[in-house]
Amino acid sequence: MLLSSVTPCLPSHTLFSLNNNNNNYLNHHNRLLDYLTQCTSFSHLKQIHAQTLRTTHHSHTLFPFSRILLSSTSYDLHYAFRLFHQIHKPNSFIWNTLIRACAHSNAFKQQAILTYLDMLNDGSVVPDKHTFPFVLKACAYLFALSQGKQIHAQLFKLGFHSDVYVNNSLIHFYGTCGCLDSAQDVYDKMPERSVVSWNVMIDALVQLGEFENALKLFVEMQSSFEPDGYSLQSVVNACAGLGALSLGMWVHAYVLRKCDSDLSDDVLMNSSLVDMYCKCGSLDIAKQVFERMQKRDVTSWNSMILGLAMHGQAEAALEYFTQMVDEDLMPNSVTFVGVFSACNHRGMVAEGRKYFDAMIRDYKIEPVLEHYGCLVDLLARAGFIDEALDLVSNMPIKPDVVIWRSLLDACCKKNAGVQLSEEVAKQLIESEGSVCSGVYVLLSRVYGSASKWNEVGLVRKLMTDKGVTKEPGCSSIEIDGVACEFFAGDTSHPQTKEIYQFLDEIEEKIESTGCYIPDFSQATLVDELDRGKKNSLRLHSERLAIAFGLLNTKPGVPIRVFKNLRICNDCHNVTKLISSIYDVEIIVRDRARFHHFKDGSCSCMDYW
DNA sequence: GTAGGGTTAG
Repeated sequence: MLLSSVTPCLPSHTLFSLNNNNNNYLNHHNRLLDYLTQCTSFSHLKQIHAQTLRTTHHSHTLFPFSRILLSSTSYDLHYAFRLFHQIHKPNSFIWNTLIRACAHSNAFKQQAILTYLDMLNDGSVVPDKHTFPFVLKACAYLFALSQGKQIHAQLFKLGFHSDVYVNNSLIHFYGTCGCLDSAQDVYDKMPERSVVSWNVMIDALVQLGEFENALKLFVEMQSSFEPDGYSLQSVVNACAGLGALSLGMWVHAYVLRKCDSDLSDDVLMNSSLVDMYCKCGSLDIAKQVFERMQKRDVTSWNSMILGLAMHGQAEAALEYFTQMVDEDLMPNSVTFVGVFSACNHRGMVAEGRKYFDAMIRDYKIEPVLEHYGCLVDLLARAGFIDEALDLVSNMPIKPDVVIWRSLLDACCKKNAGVQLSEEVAKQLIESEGSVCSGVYVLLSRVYGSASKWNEVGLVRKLMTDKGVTKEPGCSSIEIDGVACEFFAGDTSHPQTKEIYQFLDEIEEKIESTGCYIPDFSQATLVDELDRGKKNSLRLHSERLAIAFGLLNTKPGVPIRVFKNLRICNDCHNVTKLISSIYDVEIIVRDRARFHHFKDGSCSCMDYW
């Protein structure tokens, strides 16, 4: 078939009647480039390929086929590989092109590394400075740490360890694989850095939860480079992790001020901002940013749905889900994590089951560990512990620590009995890579609530013998843009005296309401049992942070507290009362979700 | 023709 009969936009004369005249040859090259630029479909490309085969002289094959190979990688990598194998002595550009295409494709990532190895074994070309960024990208996304390390050694031997692009890729690779030290080492030893070097290092810190160090590096960066969209987005993510609302708002303002860029319309940036505002407790601003977005993709919706779920607004989260589907956006795996999380925080068991079935049946999404995790937690915490256990034993994925801990937590909360709790605890200990205090704390609570004090003692001894210490409770609060951290029983703050005096005042007022009965059921510190119980509860870190907040905040301004652990029953009761006595809104982000305390009640409706 | 980006259970 003549090309012109299916692609009228192209001239009807023969495309590539190449001969040995050099000028002609160049003209044909340019014409081929033109056609490839206009090529809009795979079938069109195949026609150009067929035509090239018919008209190309053997001595000039490399150029046209490498260009066609380059174009074909965006359609069909199998086809690209077939073309590749027909090319005699491909040069490094062609190898790199193929490796890059594999690294960018979901299904061929492993092939990127294999192709790189083929390139080494082939022996007729040497990897160049372009090869490494591509193959390291594939290693990063495959978490192929040992292969990446070998590649690092090879590039070192070949003398590419001073190349800024190669080093940036190495930092990204090590960061993605969780090797912060190696990433830092590469970064430190770089002879020169670009803005990307700073960005990838900052992002590695953010990815690994080193938010404060990420922010420090961001500040440092500004003496050498002006931050770009990538830097700002990493900072927004760090703010989300830290709950640093003021800084997050500052970055948002900076983004809006940067008129020379399209950053304020950028889907990725706006989705991060939505996520940041949700995680910093400002759901209203998150919604505003979301509503004003010119373009939204699945991730934007996911950020909003997850944010609403985190704040306990299950109905709204499910409405957003419906709206998203109505707008013909296909939900993905993460969307359903948000949906289940929403159901979970409201105890909506029937809906959770319904959406789980719909996800598999209607949306053809295979459940992953996170989905099972949500569902197990939803069922167990709502009291369907047997059903949750059934699900765990029948699911096709090996349950992890989080799932067993959810179950043990539910056993504990629902008084599921010592025997069952012990069984779950055993599974938890077996699945745990490192020794963690959570299981012992929960077990001691199980024994405590069954008045098995000998066992409580045994658990405590076990903790001492194994050197297990409980993660200390820590709450932070931001006043005038400055974050203050409080540990349980902290006396290090300059305002300590005032804080403790104020705690006495709060306690008197709370007791005078007659509504307060101390709740020791979750006295999480085993050593709290040794101390005056009431005293230890009131020294929980969130109480100190709230007292500090009340002392230093103008009336009417909400108090925002971030806690590393889950809020205990007693602190929850007390905070409700404080919100009513002092007529203040208190927003607490604990390890799992937000609690908005106002007028004596909490947005979680006491289900958490 | 080169590098880097967002959302994932409790």
